[in-house]
Amino acid sequence: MRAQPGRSVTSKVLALLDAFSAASPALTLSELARRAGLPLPTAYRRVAELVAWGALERGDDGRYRIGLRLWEVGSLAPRGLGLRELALPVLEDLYEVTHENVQLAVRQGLELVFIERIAGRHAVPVLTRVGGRFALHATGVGLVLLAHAPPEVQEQVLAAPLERYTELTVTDPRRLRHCLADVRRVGYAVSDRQVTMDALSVAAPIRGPEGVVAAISLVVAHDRANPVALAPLVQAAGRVLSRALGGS
Amino acid sequence: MRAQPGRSVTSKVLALLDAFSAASPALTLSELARRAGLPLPTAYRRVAELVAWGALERGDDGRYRIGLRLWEVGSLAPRGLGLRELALPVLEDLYEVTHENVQLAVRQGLELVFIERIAGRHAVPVLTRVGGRFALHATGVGLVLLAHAPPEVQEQVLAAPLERYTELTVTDPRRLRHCLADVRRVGYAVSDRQVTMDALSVAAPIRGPEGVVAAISLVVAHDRANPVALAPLVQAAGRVLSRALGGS
DNA sequence: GGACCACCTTTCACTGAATGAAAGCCCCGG
DNA sequence: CCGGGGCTTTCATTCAGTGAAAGGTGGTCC
Repeated sequence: MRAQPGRSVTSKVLALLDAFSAASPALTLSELARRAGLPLPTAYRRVAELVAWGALERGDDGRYRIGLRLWEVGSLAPRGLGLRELALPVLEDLYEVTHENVQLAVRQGLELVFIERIAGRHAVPVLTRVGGRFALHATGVGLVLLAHAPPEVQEQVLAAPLERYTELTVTDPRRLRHCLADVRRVGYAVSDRQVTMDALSVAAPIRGPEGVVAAISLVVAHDRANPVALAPLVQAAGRVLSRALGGS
Repeated sequence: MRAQPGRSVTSKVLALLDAFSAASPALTLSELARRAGLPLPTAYRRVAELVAWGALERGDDGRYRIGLRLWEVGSLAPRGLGLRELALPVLEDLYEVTHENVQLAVRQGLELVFIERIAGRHAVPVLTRVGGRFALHATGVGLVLLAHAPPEVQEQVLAAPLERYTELTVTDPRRLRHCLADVRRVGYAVSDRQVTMDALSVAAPIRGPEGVVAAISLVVAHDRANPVALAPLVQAAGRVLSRALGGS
């Protein structure tokens, strides 16, 4: 056959972009084709067009990478660099005061995406990456975003198995439900060694006109931390940003 | 007719993404179709697929915006957030020392793209935007990037009319050629009121294994500035980053 | 040197995914 | 109630896209 019941061209293009990840930012054509589930000649043609436009770039090593043009377009995402640009001064203030890691994240489906991070040089190292994803049920920002997510999102997260990262990760849906209620009640979230045994994070919501749109957090070494003392700082930063976004 | 000699589907998808810009980050379907030069039903179908994947998002107002997913993918561009993450601590150091605007840019074709900016709160306001483009012949970073660009790029820029931004913008190709030679000789570039009459910028190259890959600059009020005093600071930052990238 | 291998690029005959005109919705304002 | 602007679906048609296969290209090993 010559043109089997295949997928749409658009889905193939998007599958090619999907093939890239933080772990593998540079791929050969064959790897790309395999990851996207496309025959080699098909991948070849689509990739050639993407390179011509600038969505992909071909390095001197012959491997393909995400192109600057795609970064440019992506930077127009209101919830990406847009939010980032607005929040950066506030994050910097918070960093100046605490000299700890500051993080900004939004919810995307059943996960969170880190929009910005200021990595304190003397602070506890964090594993996350700007542009990276993470589960909603363990981190401080995740708990805030989940606690204020639409009910159907909460139910979906609670229904699925909750991955365990440390012995303190809350994996029981009933306990998590109580935690989320606490987060809503006190107005901030504390994740104490629920992601790694080194670190603790304190997070507060950022509200837009339609509700919570993002969360901000401090990540500190768990033995140096006093969550109750940090919470007001994080909450204050959250409120400044909420006001800037027209939230409550 | 039903399927005229049209363009490739891929080019249509990319045209839709291209329709967005910093000036118009939210578009209705009709606007999108018009900007991309597509019939409405065609735009409708492609956009629906892009939304399903997350490349676009549809707001409560019915307008389409660039989606977070595209931002995520774009953040994998080695010359985008990749370079940014590496450079940020150095830019912050430079900001700490000077409390002036710090900018990081790379060349993309015959223009430059701003990768990062630390906007000093008490510094002269700059018009540029992270993710934004600008001509190569006027700014400090532009002069550095142009001076170290391949000869064919330089010739193309010099052959085209050079836009004038202020009365001090160099628009004569012969003079610009001399400026570029100076930049290469002294190892930094000064753009004195060539973009706006308020500001002056001092820029230095960042070298990777294959030559200059980016440029870093300070933008200061022209009446407060002493370019010769600032140059060593900017150059030092450039050298730190060059070393980190395996450049000279 | 030449046989092999891995990867990339082009060709070719074929066909179903994509097409745009047209008609149907839906909501708002007069 | 009608008109208009924007969005969505239908439908007959066809060309852009297809994948198998063959043709480079460059490197490694014997």
